[in-house]
Amino acid sequence: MDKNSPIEFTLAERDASVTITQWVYSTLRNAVMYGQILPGRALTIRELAKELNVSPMPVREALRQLAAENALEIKGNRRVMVPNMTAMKFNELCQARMAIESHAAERALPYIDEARLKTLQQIDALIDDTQMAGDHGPVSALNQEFHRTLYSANPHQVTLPLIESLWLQLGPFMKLASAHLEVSNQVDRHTEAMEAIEKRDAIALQLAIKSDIREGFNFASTPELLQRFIDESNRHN
Amino acid sequence: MDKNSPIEFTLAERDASVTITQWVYSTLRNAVMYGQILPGRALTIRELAKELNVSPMPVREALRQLAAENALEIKGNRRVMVPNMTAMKFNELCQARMAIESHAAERALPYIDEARLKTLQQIDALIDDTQMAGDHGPVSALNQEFHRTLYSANPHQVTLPLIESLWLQLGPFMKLASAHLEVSNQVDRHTEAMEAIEKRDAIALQLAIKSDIREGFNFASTPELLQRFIDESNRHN
DNA sequence: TCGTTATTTTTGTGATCACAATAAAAGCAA
DNA sequence: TTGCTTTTATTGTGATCACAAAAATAACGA
Repeated sequence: MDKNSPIEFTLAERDASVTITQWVYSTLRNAVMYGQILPGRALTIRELAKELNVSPMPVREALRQLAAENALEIKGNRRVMVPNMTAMKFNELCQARMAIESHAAERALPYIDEARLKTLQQIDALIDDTQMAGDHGPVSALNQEFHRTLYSANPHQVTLPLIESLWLQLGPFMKLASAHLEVSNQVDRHTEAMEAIEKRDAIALQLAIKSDIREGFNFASTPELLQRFIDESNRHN
Repeated sequence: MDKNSPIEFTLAERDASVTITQWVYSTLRNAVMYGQILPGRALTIRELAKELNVSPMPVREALRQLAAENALEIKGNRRVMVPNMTAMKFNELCQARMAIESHAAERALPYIDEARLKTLQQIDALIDDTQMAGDHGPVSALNQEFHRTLYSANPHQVTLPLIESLWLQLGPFMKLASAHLEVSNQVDRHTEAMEAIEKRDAIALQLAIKSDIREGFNFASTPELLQRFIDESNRHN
């Protein structure tokens, strides 16, 4: 509940064509997504405004938008915080990801052409390289880009915003997941997915996506391990 | 793009315990959900503020929140409007509903106790009565309540906000759907769902939910019929 | 020392204003 | 009338301020 722990933002350059509110939004979004703001941390408008060198107004709007996406939680006392994780909620989020993303993949399959498949291969290669180099930071972002590229092949896509909301809620844990990817992903599910795409095999594609998601989180394979990570993230209450 | 068509809101009493922003939000949300604002209609902050007798500030926040839920669309020129529907998008929304809601139902099943089942039965009975009376207005809201009651049995539920986002996007069409319910729903899928719950049969429950959703929209069973309804809704551009 | 009350500070909310960008209207030439 | 330019009006954005509610702190009594 206190706010002793300082927040470190990766402050991007603010493009002139982008409104301040949008800039604040994406800054805060990244902070949540990559675990720079710890669950339970109380956020105040004025504090963030001061930290980001803007007036309180854009911060207000950005916070409300993130709350609407379930990235932040507005408590009864109108305080805003990053929601705490529980083992059960974590499980629900993973199950929801598997259900929705496999559906999104299936609906995208008919629209994936040569060019997009090539893009997917490039992203996957980049992930492998980055992982080899032991650089775990960008892996989680690249992994998201792989999935996003896949689903957005469908030009009438409606589930991507919902999926991104789930990613956002799992945010802090994605970071942990990517650090453990090299151990868990003996089988490259991305390759499996791309093979399924080439064969136009919807079932195989869904299976590959589900496996990829499940194995991405099997650093929490036992309830004990999971609880350890949750405690680690929720420490700041 | 013009704004000649007036907007009629059902103005609820504003409880003192609720902030103005929240009141504006739910007013606008209802207007979108029940098709009181037609797709393509341009919305301006000041116009709505005047209409609702509040300052522009709460309207700004409510609009941004609704946009984050994909109920409204912020165009490049920063204008806000209700998104237009297309046949393909409509189809994607229905498919998404079936995938996500059947998943939510499955995850809720273990948590449904006697009391909740009774509540479901009561809502279903109310739907039947209302339909008999030929009163199509509240049917769509009651139908939503049935689904919401079902999914929210799961105390760790994370998909309900996503589902509500889909409902919101289908909003104007739900109204049409409820008007055609009596014709299409020869088989009461709600009863099927409740029987599946009693038997703890997850597969049967998912099937019932999927059928319920599909049949709820089979007023658009042929592409021609669907296009007619879409044109009817998008007329105001 | 600890629990309770009173005071001070901080916070979210909502209103108002200034400004630049956009859209609408008017003016004008063909 | 039609197409283009200029002018005017409207709009979203962002800053600042007032206020009531809530939280943090101080004061006080056991």
